[in-house]
Amino acid sequence: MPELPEVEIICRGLATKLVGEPIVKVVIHEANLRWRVPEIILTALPGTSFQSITRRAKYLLLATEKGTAIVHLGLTGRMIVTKNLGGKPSLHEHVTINFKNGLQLKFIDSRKFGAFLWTDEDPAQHKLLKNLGPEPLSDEFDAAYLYQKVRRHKIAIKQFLMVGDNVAGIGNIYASEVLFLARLHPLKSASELSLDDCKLLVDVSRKVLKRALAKGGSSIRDFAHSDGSAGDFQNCFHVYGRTGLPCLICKTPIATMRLNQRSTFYCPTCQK
DNA sequence: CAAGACTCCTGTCAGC
DNA sequence: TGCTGACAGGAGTCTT
Repeated sequence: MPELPEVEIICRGLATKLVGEPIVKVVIHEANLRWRVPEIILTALPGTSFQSITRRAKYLLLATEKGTAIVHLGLTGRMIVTKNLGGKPSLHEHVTINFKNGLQLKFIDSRKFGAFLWTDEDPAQHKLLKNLGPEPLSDEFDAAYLYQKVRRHKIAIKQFLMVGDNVAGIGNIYASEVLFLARLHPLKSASELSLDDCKLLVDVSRKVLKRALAKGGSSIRDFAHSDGSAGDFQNCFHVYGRTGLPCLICKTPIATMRLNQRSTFYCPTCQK
């Protein structure tokens, strides 16, 4: 399931292939997603092109001079660029954007947790985006920021990391990974973190996300690059999905628990 | 206001 | 072999 590194990789792939390419036709095959796909894209997009394709948290922003498509991949969403060979749309293909050069962009989402929205205003002011916390790879996300933020929250640090208002783009997988590397127990109350803990969390978050980016993201279940290929970071997990396997540091079997309906992986010895 | 529960959905897999 | 049910999970929204 795509988290920040995966969305960033898709974003870069799309930007390389599609920015500046004239759009000729848009088809909505199945408007039912988390919210209905707005019909305005049928008329707003043709005749324009994407001026930029960027990312904010796990949202993709495809900007034209008329407005911006805001796309969230949810759990199973894919953005695939292929040659237009005609024929029937793929299974669970929701939106197809056809370009003058013969390429197509397909938004495919089997579980329909994703979203394909439109705004003709500043996307940063969109209600889904305006309250998001800093990007974890930006300078804004530092120990001082994190420390003043955690002090106000008593929830478990893992849950805290997964709330986009606190820090953008960290999901279930990377939350477990980051906490393992920071040696912090997932149930530890956010408000109990010291400034040093925060500094460490910032450092390891950056490190994990950068390594995942370098490895092409994590392909488990549904993630694929914009050309359909897979990432490699799933082979580098320290704890995620490793229940019962020995901790890479101390050999204690990795434990699992449910936290806020999410599977959570940790080393009972290393993480305090 | 904070925090927890609930909700959307379908593919996959374990168990019988 | 085929059915059933549990599980996967981002994040908005509703409830406490």
